[in-house]
Amino acid sequence: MSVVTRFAPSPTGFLHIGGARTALFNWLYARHHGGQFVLRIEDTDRARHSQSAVDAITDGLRWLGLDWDGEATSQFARRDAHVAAAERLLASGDAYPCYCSQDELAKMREEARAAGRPMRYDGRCRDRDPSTVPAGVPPVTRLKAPQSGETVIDDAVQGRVVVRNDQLDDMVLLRADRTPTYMLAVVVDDIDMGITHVIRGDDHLTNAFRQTQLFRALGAPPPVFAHVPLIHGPDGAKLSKRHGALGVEAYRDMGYLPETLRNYLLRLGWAHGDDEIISTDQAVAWFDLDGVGKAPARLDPAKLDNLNGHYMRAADDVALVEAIVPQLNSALGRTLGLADIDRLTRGMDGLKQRAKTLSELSDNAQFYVSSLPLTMDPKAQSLLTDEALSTLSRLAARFSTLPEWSIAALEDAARAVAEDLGLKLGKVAQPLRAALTGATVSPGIFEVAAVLGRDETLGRLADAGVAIDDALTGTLD
RNA sequence: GACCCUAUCGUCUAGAGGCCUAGGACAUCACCCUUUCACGGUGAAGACACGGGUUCGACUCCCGUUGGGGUCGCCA
Repeated sequence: MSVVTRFAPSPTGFLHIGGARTALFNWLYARHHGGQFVLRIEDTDRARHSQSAVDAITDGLRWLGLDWDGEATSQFARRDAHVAAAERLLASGDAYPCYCSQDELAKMREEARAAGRPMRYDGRCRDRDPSTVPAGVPPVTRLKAPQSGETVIDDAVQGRVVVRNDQLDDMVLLRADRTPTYMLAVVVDDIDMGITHVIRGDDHLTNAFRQTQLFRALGAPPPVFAHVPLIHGPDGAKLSKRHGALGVEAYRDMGYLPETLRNYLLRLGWAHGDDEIISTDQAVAWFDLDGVGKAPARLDPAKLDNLNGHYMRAADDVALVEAIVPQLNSALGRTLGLADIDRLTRGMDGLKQRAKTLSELSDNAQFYVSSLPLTMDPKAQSLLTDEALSTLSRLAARFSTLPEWSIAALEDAARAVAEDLGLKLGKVAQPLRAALTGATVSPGIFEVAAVLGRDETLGRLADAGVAIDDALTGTLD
């Protein structure tokens, strides 16, 4: 039997990080088995439904690179099938109308709690005497669930989980207004869509028991369930907006790469021996359900950063430049030109070694395309003493006559100046860095100068207050 | 409250009864590399929650305690 998995988010907000992991696991499982991965929007609650939320979810999935098979299904659009299923159960006597009011139900729960019993509907309308049916009250439809025995789930992650049927109550299938509930819709859709494996958050484990009963009542074998533990925040508490319950687009905006998220989310609760860096191809080849851990995992921003650094270093230079251009444009208030792009591209290798996120990369890259005068970091400014400026003046003289403008030649020139003056190389290199970048930290400074080119390098030195011999600068090539 | 799940370094995890002197990764610290910062390299510190069993032998199996989580809607 071919595997069919599904991701079934309710469109209430964005694709949060936990949902993204659930989607990833479903996607990986389907791809691993050469099966189908479908997307179903659980929008039975029309009041909460919004198209922008649906878009946020599909955009998030696309950005993550999780492609689904076929068109996304709207659960709301399938309501007729849900109602028909409920009616079949009504007709066969597997479901019944319930006239209990909300007040009655609340009272029932209160009493059950007080008595130390599970807070569940007691089934009082099951065999209600028709003469006691209140007039004018539209009933809900409830499943006539088994009252004795037990329901068993052989969960692919949690193992065999058993619950006594007297702990479960008769769930509502159709609301008083005849609209289907989530429970009904999910089961009917999973049957009709041929879902073989339901991989979802741990919070649905107890739902799985009642859904199993519904599958049976509907005469369909339940799918394989796999309930994966929820993700917690760094403090061990439930994920909140404060730390990680952000949409994946927030991670994108913070400058994380989709491959980073895929790798990180995969390793959160799943392992393949000692492997840490796992490509998506490897993940598809290796992924399995019994490798999924059973305990909730905490999000670790430091590890995410580290992984992102790895994927940035491995990323293509041109792609990275493209990724940071919009940020740079808005930071600079102008549109970068071809010369800027060229400079960034040549400087990217040194730049990408030093950043954890695209945002950081953009910040660090800015000096390459800044116009003069450079914004000086106070620490950089303090490096440009009179003595340093005169050192740089000697260096500039050598730079202007350098027959070859290469990293090695530039470094040789700096070393020669340092030697002439009896200085350590750092005494030459650091002021040079300050003058060229406006900062005390940057990629290798000779690499920077090489990328900048002779004119720009000398221009920046002059702008920083370095005396340049006019006769020499006049002979620049 | 009832029911269910869960428990290895700070964090993510490896570990399927002897391979464990409990391994890796991130983070931390030290040293090396070095013009800065990173990267990289070497090394250090750091965990089987607790208590009972089972067994010749438990991180691994069972029970309990404690801690963490989840669910108990005419929400999804």
